[in-house]
Amino acid sequence: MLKLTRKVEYALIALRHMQDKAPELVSSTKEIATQYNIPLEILAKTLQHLAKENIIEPINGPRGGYRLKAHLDNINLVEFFERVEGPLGLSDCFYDLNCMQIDHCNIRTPIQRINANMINMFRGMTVQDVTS
Amino acid sequence: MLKLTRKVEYALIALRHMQDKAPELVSSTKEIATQYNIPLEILAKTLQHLAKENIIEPINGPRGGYRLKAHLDNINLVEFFERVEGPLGLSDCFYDLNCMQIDHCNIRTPIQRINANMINMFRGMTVQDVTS
DNA sequence: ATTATATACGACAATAGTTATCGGATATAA
DNA sequence: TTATATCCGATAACTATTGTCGTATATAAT
Repeated sequence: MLKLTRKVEYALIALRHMQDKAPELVSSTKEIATQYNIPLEILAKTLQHLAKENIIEPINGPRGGYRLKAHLDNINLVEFFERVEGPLGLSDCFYDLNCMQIDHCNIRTPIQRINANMINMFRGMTVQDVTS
Repeated sequence: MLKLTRKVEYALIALRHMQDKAPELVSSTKEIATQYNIPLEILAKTLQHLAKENIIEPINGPRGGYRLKAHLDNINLVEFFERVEGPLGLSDCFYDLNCMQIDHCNIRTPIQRINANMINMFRGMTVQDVTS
């Protein structure tokens, strides 16, 4: 409960790794996977995803890899989590109207309040806060 | 990602239900399960758990059920989540030292910082805040 | 006492979301 | 031309969550 996914963790690890280098240098999937003991294929997918989101830039071919494209201090954690994992919410009932309790639920409003608190907290931090 | 479990949701729904009644009245599992469309057996287990945690008091036999025992405004959400679901944390790496990245991880400290923020936020709310 | 209704609880099954693997394609520097 | 890298769909394995079943125990009402 209330966990980050590995995909998010791997993404953050990779971003921090890139941030630790001079901006023009590239980091390959293999390099990162090896250094941090992350399954290669999973990390590959994660980085492809970040590239599609224009957060990193892919360089094809030998000696290729990725380097940062976006400014990490412009991306707050809510935005980041949603770009990597989709909609955020303590409960699915905010975007899934199929909830069985929908007509009866007595905690919908208070859960939304807690949810708002959580979202606000994450919105107050940027990816940069995690990668530095 | 970052979801509450149904167990926690069911527990909160049940507690709010009990709170809406006069304190001496009992609520049976069946009554609550029916009213909120919750699977009976799951709710039963959840309520047994809350009873073991001394949050509610069981009344056996026909016309039995449960009623509130603890003061809900004395239980903050971190304590509640942990009593219902166990240790809380954005990542398992805080209490599981088997993490493969343990020796290499470059985001351990920042994740702990975010985690502390989240915990503090939940500690600032009580169960009562959700059930009223 | 008997019966009906309630909680108590272990063992197990199903489901869903997450995590990981496989196979093959495309791009490009050397 | 070759080696090394990204790209990407399909699918398999794993894990945690969610739900079911069977049976035991307690007790109020009759």
